[in-house]
Amino acid sequence: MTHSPPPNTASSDHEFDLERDRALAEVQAEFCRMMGNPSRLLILYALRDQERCVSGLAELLEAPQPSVSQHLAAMRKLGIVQSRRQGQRMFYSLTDPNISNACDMIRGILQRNMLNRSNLFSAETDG
Amino acid sequence: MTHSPPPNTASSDHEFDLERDRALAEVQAEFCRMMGNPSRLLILYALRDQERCVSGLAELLEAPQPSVSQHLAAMRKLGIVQSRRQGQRMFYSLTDPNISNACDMIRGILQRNMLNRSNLFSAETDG
DNA sequence: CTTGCATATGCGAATCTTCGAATGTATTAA
DNA sequence: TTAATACATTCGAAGATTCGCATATGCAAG
Repeated sequence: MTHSPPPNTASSDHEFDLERDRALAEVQAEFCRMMGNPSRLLILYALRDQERCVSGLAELLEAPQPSVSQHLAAMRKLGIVQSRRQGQRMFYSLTDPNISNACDMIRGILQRNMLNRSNLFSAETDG
Repeated sequence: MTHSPPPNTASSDHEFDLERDRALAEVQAEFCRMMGNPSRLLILYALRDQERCVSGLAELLEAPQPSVSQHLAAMRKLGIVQSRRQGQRMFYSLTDPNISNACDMIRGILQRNMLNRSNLFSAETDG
């Protein structure tokens, strides 16, 4: 506990370090962009606790099948979902339940904040 | 466990309900799009445990001031950050620490998954 | 008033995203 | 083989985003 801290390049774990953070920010931005689409979020919600086939998702989201398929392909490319073929059907599921949890967490925050204000958060320091 | 399930409109809290989920997905997508930019994520990281002024952020991110200011304005508009003037300087801070936590959570997941694979997650069901 | 510093805003071009329509591919059944 | 079903892919146009640059505004000190 009393061992000396890293000498000069302070990168404890919670300090800002441009070099280190840039790469990760890039990846996270890519993930966020992927989730920055309502349809893809709905897919995420829909797959939260069960796998579903493409046509099932299309029906659930009331969206055209090619559209759903496109979104799934994009999410699959990033490894957010995985697929499994059963006969003619492709069943998709989430790769990592933690993702779902993290997104639920954000969702919860936004939901709570939405009740209070017209905007996302408590916005605006002042007028 | 044997009480009857909700009659027709099943909206427990973890079930998919298009009507209910669409609005929230819209808001969450907007938030994700906002965070779908590396510079803005870096700003988020930088503000995690301290407020900073615009020029301070610009220097930290090695980015031009107008760019940082633009990003901050956008984030402010969504209520992700708030500002406080002190003399000539504008100090920005996070509105809601929960946001930071949630983003850290995602960041952690991605970081862990990045170590294992070339892509974000364990991707690809099969070849 | 002016000067200087800190921040904000407007604009435009390059780039990326989205979404529908059409088409292609894989699987099953006959 | 053909036909039907389920899914994937391609393409293009409309729209959104990004980023630099120039400039405007706001504040402090003369």
